[in-house]
Amino acid sequence: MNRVLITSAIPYINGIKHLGNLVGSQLPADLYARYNRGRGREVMFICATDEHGTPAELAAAKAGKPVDEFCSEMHEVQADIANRFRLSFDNFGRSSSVQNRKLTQHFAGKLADNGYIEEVSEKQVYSNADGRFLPDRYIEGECPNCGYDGARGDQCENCTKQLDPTDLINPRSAISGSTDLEVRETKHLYLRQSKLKDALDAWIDTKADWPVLTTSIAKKWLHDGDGLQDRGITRDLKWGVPVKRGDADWPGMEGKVFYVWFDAPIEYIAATAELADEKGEGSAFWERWWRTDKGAEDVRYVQFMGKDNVPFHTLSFPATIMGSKEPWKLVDYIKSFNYLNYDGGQFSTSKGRGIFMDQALEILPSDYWRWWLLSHAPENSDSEFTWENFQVSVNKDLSDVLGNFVSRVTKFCRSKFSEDVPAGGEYGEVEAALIADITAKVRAYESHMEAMDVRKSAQELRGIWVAGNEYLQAAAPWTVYKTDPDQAAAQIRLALNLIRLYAVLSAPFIPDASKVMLEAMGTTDDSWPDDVPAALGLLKEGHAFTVPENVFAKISDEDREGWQERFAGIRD
RNA sequence: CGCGGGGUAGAGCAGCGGUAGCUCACCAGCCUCAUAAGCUGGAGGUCGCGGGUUCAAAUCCCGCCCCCGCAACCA
Repeated sequence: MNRVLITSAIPYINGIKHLGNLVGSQLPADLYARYNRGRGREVMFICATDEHGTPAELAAAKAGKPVDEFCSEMHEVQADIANRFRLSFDNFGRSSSVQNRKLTQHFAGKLADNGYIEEVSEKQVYSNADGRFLPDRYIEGECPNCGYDGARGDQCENCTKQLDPTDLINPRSAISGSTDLEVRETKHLYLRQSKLKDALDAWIDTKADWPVLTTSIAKKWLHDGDGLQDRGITRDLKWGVPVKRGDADWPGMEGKVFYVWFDAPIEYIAATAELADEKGEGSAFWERWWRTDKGAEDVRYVQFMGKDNVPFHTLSFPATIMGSKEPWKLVDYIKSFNYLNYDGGQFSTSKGRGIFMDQALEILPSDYWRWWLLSHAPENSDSEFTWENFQVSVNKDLSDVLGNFVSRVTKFCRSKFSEDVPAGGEYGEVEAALIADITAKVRAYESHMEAMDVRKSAQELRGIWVAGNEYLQAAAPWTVYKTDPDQAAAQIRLALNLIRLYAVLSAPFIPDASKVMLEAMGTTDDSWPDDVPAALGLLKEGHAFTVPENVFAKISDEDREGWQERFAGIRD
């Protein structure tokens, strides 16, 4: 496994994402990408903005901009924030790209050729005032069940009864409020997933190592009720990939576009192709990641996503690939996450509740957020963000355990010796014990990272930091120095090497701090410690270093209280 | 009987057949190099409730209660 393809669920374009979105896909994907690069593997890490669909059109209209312009701007905003969170995408693409348009049309054509597309006539609500068909959720009216007036066409929020838009009493457009609605006949393409049910089922059965969350959601959709249902993959919209059968027009489908959920996962492939084009490379550049007949058979493909995305990645997208009967790369492992809650409730994009990525970076550097979010990733159940927990965890782990270690070692050396790695003395039993301990812990850390056990990895890494403090306590160079300065020099030499080791191991979690630590140690050698004893002898006597200013400043009670108040309400 | 996830020390979590663990908070001690940081030890749990299987159950089975999410064209 020397080549790893990593994709993060692609964030929707209509706004800045909150920390719950971040921790469920992009951030753990970045952790894994950085780790694999650190191990010397070839990595392709792909993300993009998901730009099509009704919500994008409405958000653009609200902003008073043409939808393509709106998406371009929002893409730049999201790309900038991702960059500032140090999300190390090889490409952050756009689902509205030419490459995606072509691939999406190509897949649809192949699916049709192979008998996996069906044309279905159906009735949908059309709003004359809005000049468009309305998705169920954009129709409001009085609930026939409980009388609640704000019921939506898909479900009544008040009594939770599932509805059909035609059930509503006095229906109106949620967009304009117009009651000038009519039911119109319209023709759409359906992906015949039901024909692939057995193949999908058998495929999922081979994935015994996947998280329960992933397989249980997939199984539920496969077996619940009438089993896997066919799915409409076209819409009566303007903004999207025009429906075509490969390069050819699709009679009867004029003016329609593919449904976002059809083209969004294909963007994973397209974004890699976008990168090839940007680099002026040919198709071989991206096909070796995506075509098993063109070099991708030895690629390990891992996807990261929140639980709400699982059905599309375990069923719809694989159905698209299988149905094409072409040798596209299927996912090897799906890492899914539960939800992160905010202070007793859900983060909510639509309600503006919680902390959004841009706001987070306004108040603290990305490493603080990365550490907390990853070390509390909602892997086994939903988890919760509270300001108290955030303050305590970050202060303890980053400032006290790691930052202070760097500080005490470098400052001691500067005051007793100099800002060079001191010469003299030899490693003894205590040092041998430490090296053995660190070696075991590094191996454990690696195996947790390989397994994508995010919280366990964070715990193990913290344990490695703690081991340094334990060593200092046991060795007590400040005491040894009084009687045997050479021995103290050897101890500090080891401790300085620990700082470099910590920088390398910690980089996937806290890349900026790692960089600061490496720079302070005056080295650019960030090679992975396959040989821990050797790695701990890398900085030799006389090697110059500097004392970094507080690697992690603490979060004060005043800060925390201020933020708590600032983020208690709803974003404007 | 809709489906799934979860209910383990004050808080947040791990363990998932063999004498109940981790982090934080709390108490005591040690160190004094360091970001009032570090290290060691301690107190604290009838592992949601009730049955059952077993030499042995937090861990397997049955029933019940509670919390969260999902319930397919909203991404």
